[in-house]
Amino acid sequence: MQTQPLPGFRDFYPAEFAFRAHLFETWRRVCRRYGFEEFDGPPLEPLELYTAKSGEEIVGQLYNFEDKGGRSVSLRPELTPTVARMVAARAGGMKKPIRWFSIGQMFRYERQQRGRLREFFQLNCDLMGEPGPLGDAEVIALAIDLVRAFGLEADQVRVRLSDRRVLQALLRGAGLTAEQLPSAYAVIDKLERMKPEQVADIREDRDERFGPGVGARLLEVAALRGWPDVQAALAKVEGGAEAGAPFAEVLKALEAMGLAGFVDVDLTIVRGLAYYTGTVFELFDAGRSLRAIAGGGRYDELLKLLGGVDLPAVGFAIGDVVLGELLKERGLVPPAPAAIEVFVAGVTAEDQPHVLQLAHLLREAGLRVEYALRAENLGKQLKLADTRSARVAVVIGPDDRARGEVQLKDLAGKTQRAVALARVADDVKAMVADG
RNA sequence: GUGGUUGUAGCUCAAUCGGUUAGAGCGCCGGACUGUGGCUCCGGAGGUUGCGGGUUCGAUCCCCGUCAGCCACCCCA
Repeated sequence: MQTQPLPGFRDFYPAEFAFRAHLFETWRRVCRRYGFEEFDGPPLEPLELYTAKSGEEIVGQLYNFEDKGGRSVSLRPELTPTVARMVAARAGGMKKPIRWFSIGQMFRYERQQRGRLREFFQLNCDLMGEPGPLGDAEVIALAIDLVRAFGLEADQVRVRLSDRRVLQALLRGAGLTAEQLPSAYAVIDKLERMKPEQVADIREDRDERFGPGVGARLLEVAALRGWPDVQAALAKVEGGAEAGAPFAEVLKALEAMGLAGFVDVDLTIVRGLAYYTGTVFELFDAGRSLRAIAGGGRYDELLKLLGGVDLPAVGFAIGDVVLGELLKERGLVPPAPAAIEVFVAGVTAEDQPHVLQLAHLLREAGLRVEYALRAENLGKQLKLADTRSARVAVVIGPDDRARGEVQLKDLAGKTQRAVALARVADDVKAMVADG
């Protein structure tokens, strides 16, 4: 029997679980500040829910199998199809815009690497039913505040922001046909990882996918950085101003929220080739040594494709793996909370029933309590209390009992005082609340 | 799926040119310590050196395979 989990899967021992809980609790808190409601769907879905959106090739990356009823099913690799399915089923009855978030475990059958496992948790946020740019800005702001809540600021994390409508207008202006656009997106997406020779091939017309001079102009578009340069380029192409209008509104809104300092306008953010129709963004650590922390954008056609309901939508996902690595790297992991607040210790074996009674009384009062499960000398019991990071120790011995009292120890302050038995719960609560 | 690289105790690491019983720190368990914790001291448990094969008188060390981790590619919803 091996003690290791399957490749790409993780065990969460208490320390790791505490960190995971910290991520989830922070995510929930911030999402609720934006009025987003939590939901969840099944971890197992019909296989076709994914092949319909991504094609048969996706099956190679899925944990799919046939269930005992002969159905082709898959563990979920992402949440968007489930969202689309659920929203489509009840879209008519829901007030728009719909603000939903979910935290769930996803599964992808891929070779694991740093920041990429076969099992991971993802926060998925979607705003549905709003086509305007303030919806985009709302979602981008949420993504930024989600990482800010962990202590990451603009010097440590960057949003790279693009817009498919802007990119398309500029590429058409550069002489690309509608048919060449997918190839162009693929090139732009890969540009950073390409070898210099490959880039030269495109610049010097050795790439047969593009016409004479087109490759070089494509690279010029990809090299644009910052809104002023993008805006200037848009002014020179037909329909450019109209194509750039929503993007300008998004930037203006983020500026008004005071979050513009996080944003880099960068048209090389393409995000796959899939279903994005407008704004596209990714969050990265400022040093760019890790994979993307989060990614998303506007996908106005997807809900119609998957669920048959015509709703514009904008959303993103953020995973626990890359964000977790960044937080560890930056020393932003909070200490795990203590398991108990109070330790009850008895001096002699005769005190044991009183320890049990007192411990239960304190538990009834809502306190987190532990005591020694067998008779041990007091020093040893206090050592355990200390290891457990208890705030308070309650010591009860024959002399105390004779007086109807117990000793209350402040374990951090090294102070101790006698307290009447009847007052123990209240006094301990007060000490714990002082924190 | 392809290529490269690394695997020694729960964790971090050591072990001479291939040499005889694989060590240390931390952690864990017990004791010093039967009315007071963090310190200290003493003792103990814990290893198929990832696994399998080969070379050798002898392998943690060299070779092959395999599994796992890491890195790059593919992919990245």
